[in-house]
Amino acid sequence: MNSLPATATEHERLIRKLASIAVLTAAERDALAGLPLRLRSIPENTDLVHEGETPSECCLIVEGFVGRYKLLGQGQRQIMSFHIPGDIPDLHTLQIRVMDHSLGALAPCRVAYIPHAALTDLVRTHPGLCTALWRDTLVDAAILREWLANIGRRNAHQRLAHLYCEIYMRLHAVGLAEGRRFVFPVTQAELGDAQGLSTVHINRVLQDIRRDGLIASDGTETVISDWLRLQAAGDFEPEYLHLRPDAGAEFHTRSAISARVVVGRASPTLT
Amino acid sequence: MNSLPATATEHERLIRKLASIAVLTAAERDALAGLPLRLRSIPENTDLVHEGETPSECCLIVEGFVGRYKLLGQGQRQIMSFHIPGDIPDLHTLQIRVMDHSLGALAPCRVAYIPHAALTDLVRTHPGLCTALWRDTLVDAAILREWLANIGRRNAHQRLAHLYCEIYMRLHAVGLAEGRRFVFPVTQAELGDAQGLSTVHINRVLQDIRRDGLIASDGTETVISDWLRLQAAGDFEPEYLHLRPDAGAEFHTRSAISARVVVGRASPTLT
DNA sequence: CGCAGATTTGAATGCAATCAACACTGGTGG
DNA sequence: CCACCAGTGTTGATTGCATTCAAATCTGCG
Repeated sequence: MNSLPATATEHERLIRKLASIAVLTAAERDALAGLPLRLRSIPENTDLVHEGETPSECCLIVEGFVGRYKLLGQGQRQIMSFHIPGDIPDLHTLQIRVMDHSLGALAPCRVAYIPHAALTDLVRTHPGLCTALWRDTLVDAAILREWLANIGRRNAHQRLAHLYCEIYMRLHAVGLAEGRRFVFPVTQAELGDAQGLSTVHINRVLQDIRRDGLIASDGTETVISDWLRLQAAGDFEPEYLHLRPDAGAEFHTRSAISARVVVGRASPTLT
Repeated sequence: MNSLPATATEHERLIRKLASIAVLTAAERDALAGLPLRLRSIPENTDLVHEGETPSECCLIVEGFVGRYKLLGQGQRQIMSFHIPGDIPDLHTLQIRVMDHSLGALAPCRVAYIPHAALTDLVRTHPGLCTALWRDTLVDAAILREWLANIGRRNAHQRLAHLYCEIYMRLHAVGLAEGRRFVFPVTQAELGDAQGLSTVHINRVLQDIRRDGLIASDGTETVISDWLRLQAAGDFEPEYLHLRPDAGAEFHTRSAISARVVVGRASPTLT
């Protein structure tokens, strides 16, 4: 149940994601599984949607990595969130038609487009899914708040450590991180635009963090070498992700939650 | 219609706010006007709700000023948003039970508590209000994104100019700013915690902005002396507030001309 | 008046940006 | 097959915006 490797279907990705933050009934899962999807492959560094548009579909990320960003007056870029498979980063267009930011593929992506009409039907016929989708946009906002605190009040080392904790936990919650390993295909320039730091400084701080033995990187994959120290370094407390206990309980270090049975065993070969 | 002075009732405040971002039918206004409210006065510097709680009511701000904040590990505070009369800053507790941040009164407030049960009834019987409330939380998130860009990529002068533009437009949209005057009862220390800057630096930058003739302050009220130059100084474009045209159309000056058609991506080095 | 909170000013320090090269990688085309 | 190129990562030197520390007003208020 915990491992849902790259073979998952598009609908499974979405269901898995929503199940990580809300309780879904069997009927609701079925309804989600019946959503009409239009699949597309998106090359790296191209926009899924951009600022000013009024899309009539939402993008479900099936594979890859997406960044939400704004371009500011002086040509600077601020990346405001990272999005992973299972996310619908423009779900808000159901209620706010015009995009006030852009969504770009940070890595080659497979995206499933869902017509707005299908989603509005869904929430009308399934109030529980209305709740779940609303909740999804609220978790998105909660993550945004944590990023704001991160950028506003933490130094570069803390920011990066915190970001790696978050990305790991989110990937883990949808079955995309096994054994504290995961792929995080984001360049240092993009990390800088996400953290409000320069590329050069990202590079130096990342070296520090690697040298301290908190994370390591073997080519395409990132490994968290010392989860507890990384959490401490990033002042990271995962409550803001609002994950359901069975998706994240093992990480709630502060609030004492009973140990859970680990289903997915440590597989020597990953992915 | 545009002026709704301090005499407005609690329900009118809420209706006025929602009408500034969504279309409300007569029936929906009536339903809102029938909401049960429990009124309370909150002294300055006390919390309405705080992190970790699971409230069973939402707070409608009727009068005063509220800040949403988190306390970080090293005793620092990050204020993540300001809230004004008409706002329901903890509306998200309808869907996410546990607060991941606190709400504090930055000025003496009058607050109307609305039971969750009344709100869930409301959205069940009035789908249009479900849409409006969902949309309200999404506008909240859009403002958060702009704050993130503000703190991440703008310098202190731009940040403060931008903030003053936003506060003015939001107050104006609910009838609380006449003639570019408004009360903004926030200390420089609080501004610093909101902008990720030190109190001392806020003080110096505010002096600059006043000296440049962008804003002025006569005791309790703030006046925007030069709206166009303040907008320019803050790189401010109001689309992200998602105000309905009759609430904010007069301000869409710059962006109406320079349509934001951004093709391609920001190259981090475009010298 | 006396006090606490808020604002203001000065001086020294520091974190991160900027500027400028250089190394490394994978992909492209001659 | 190799030269070339663009994107990415790395390093050094310098600059600057903002912080920190400290203390002096200013303000409202009991």
